[in-house]
Amino acid sequence: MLIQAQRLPTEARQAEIVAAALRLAQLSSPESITTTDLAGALGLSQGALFKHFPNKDAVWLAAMTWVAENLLRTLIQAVEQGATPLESLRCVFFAHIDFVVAHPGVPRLILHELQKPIDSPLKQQVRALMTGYRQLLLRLLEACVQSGDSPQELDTAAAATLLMGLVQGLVMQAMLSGQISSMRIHAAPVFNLYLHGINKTS
Amino acid sequence: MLIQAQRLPTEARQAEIVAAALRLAQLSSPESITTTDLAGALGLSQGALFKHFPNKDAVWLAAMTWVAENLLRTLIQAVEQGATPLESLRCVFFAHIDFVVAHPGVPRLILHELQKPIDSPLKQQVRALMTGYRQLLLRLLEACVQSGDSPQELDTAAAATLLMGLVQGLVMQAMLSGQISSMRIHAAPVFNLYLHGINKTS
DNA sequence: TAGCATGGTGAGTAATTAGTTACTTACTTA
DNA sequence: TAAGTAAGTAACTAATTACTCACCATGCTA
Repeated sequence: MLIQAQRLPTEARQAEIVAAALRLAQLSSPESITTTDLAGALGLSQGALFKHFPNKDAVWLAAMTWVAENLLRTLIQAVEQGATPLESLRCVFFAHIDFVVAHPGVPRLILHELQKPIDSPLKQQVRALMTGYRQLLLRLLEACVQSGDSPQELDTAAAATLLMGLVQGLVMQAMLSGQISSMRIHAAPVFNLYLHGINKTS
Repeated sequence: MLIQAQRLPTEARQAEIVAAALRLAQLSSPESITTTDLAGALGLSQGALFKHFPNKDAVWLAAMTWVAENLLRTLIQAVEQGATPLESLRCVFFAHIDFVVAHPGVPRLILHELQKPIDSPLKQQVRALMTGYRQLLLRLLEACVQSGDSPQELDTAAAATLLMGLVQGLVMQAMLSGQISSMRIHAAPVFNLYLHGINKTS
């Protein structure tokens, strides 16, 4: 028998498992990540996982909860860093980019769950996150209109969709080129183009 | 024994299998679509699939080939329908939207394959499609600059990324709302915003 | 230091998977 | 019309999956 893995209290081990899940999600889709993969990434036996989570779904639910909390918190902090609504928008955008670069498995997890037709607790969590994000953007965009940075007739709903798509586009291009870190380089010009689109003075 | 399914020549059956695969991809991810699912959707026995494809991967490769051919052909046709480069751009965009609405499983298939780290033939095909699309957009955008519709200093690479992301954003929003058909409604205002971004005269 | 809850192991399990096989049936054509 | 082939079936197979369980080890506390 091999030496036993280091014993950790459930809470700490749960956090480790979630981190490993997100790390593995970078390379393959949640469905194809097996409990054996997960345990192996932690140097644990497969059975040990079930000491901390009742089933596999619970791992992904916990992972998504972690993402929702951390991403939204990061974005809200970013809002406060900008002096004007337009600056806040820029901060939010780059905070999102940085988050994705730091956790490349996240877009995959979100898209994967969002695409499912059944309304699992996990999908509800994803939807809640996306809706929260969208509302944050809408508030900022309305503030841009009020401050006069954006024209009165700006379609804020369309502008929010465009900004969220912008990140998706960068993710996609990063996947094409193969290196996630390239996102940060390409982000700035694309965002400037976006700004030009919603700005009052071109 | 049940009645035998109607006999079809391999080519016709292959086309049916590909169509079924793309149909099923609308509801779940390629990995989770089993050969039994696929055969069931066609009223065939599971073993019959392997009369027409050597393995499961070959089915998805054929599906992706179908997508690449049809999408690129559609987009090239769309280019020719516009009188000016800017009009062509609009035609290409809406042709893409229509294609996605007609085949909602396609974005999932593309994203799924693009995210894989290993360079399978399937992923190569996806990358070829995306690269082809991107170059088509770059040509159009450069033509917009030349015609004077867009400013000389336009970052065409960023503009291409933004347009491709635009579709992604709409797909994501459609998944949030649950109905793919809603894409067409939201597409126009988002595209107008995009045009505002790349236009010379705001 | 004895007792015990917690977290670990490794060897199970039943279900599901892609792919194979032996055999059957329908269509074509010489 | 006889023969060959293409396309079908049902029943396998080996591998993999999520999950369970009996047992073991570790460290805290009475």
